[in-house]
Amino acid sequence: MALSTQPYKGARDFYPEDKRIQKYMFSTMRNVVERFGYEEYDAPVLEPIELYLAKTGDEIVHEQTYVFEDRGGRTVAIRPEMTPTVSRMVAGRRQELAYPARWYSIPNLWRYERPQRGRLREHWQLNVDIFGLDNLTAETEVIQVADDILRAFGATHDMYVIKLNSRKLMDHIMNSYLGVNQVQAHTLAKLIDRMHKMPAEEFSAEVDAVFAPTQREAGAANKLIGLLKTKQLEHLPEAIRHHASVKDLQKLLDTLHDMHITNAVFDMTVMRGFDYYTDIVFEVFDKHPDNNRSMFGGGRYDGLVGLFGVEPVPTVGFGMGDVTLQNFLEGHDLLPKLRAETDVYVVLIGDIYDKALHTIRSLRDMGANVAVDTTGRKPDKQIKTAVKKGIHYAMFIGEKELKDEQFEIRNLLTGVAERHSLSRIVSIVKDYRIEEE
RNA sequence: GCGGGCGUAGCUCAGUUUGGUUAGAGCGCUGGAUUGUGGCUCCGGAGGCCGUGGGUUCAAGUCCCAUCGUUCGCCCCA
Repeated sequence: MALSTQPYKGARDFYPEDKRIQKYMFSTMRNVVERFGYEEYDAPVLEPIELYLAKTGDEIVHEQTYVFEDRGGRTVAIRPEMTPTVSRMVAGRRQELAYPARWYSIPNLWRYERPQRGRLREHWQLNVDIFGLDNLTAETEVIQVADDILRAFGATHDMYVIKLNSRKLMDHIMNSYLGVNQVQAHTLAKLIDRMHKMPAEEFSAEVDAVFAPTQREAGAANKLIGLLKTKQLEHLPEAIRHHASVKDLQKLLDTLHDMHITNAVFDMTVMRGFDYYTDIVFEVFDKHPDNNRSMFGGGRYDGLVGLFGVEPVPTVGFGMGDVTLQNFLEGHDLLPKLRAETDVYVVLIGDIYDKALHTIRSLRDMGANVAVDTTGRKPDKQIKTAVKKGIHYAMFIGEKELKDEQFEIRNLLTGVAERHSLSRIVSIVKDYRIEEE
């Protein structure tokens, strides 16, 4: 039986044209986060399973993580997310770090699940975290970073919306306003998360079923459903409006709007799956009709570092996956035509490879990226190869060119050909490279 | 883990309903059209265990079962 040429289920091969897109996305991300002063870190793909058991706890560990036993009998997981790892790293050097610590990484992550649109088993995720700030400046900055990244790709504010909510607010509503117990609160949270996926009647029926008879008589379900329709913080009931979390949300929204991030809104249905969030959470939604869903999100998780037995470190961060991002960029037609890394394709005319070697060496010494066609084929075939590779310039070397040291360089997009000296050719080629950047 | 759609040339697909000679098309690839210059045109060529395994039949790309892959949705999550 022949070996399959397909990549492993839910994982992707990156052929050069695919890798070029990924490189473009990653470098755009890096440019933005580094502009905000974030430093890149990395860590092993493998972690002991305990790292995940300690926090996430539920399905993501037991059913959606790649786990195996190593030769020493240790149970090892392939990381499904970066947050536990980065928390571990911060905890490990908690005393010596310079706070606030602004860190980022673009790790490769694995989850064992059924692949579907926007969700594969393997993906890459930009992780941006700021450690050591227990005030709203952290949230403000991190959301600005997220917004700047999308805008660096050419996105405009009509293409996405940034939804904000607060875990503290939701806790307050559950405990004080609705008076439900922890189990009920958890069930309701999961329900609210799915609210937009079901008909209104079904939602209210399921909500109603969560409450005890006495709560039901008091109209708890209607109370909650009415609350969830609230779009403005000032329209919240008197009993909630003065809670500290509401003031925080309002302050954050005001600041973001002041920074021209006008597509940030309050949305009480944003819950986010992970239990480790402790305060403000946010989620960015694609507004494209074919792809109307959450792209990525994050929030404050002040408790994770403390799990390692050290003093807690307040943290705000988000993760942005490459698959959903690429869907977004493609959906809004934001992916540019990417140039090849090779600047010049040298077309050899006649059997002159040996004589041309020094000329080609000079091109490279002057900083041009040069590929040479050594197939000995006719020029027309060599040119076709250059075009197919997406190389912008073809340079011709034959007896005549070597003799008078003037080489023909052809722009393969426009078809325009000129004759120049080597150094002039290198500067033309480099100018084009800068233009593209 | 659950349910639906789809697997035929490198790609997009026709052919499957009603089993029947050597399985087709377009694009792409490749060679050529007076031996130094792409995209147009013309001529030629390569390339398919019809996803895989089993079953029914005189006969299977076509019918049945299984399996793998892929895709959409659910759970979960983002």
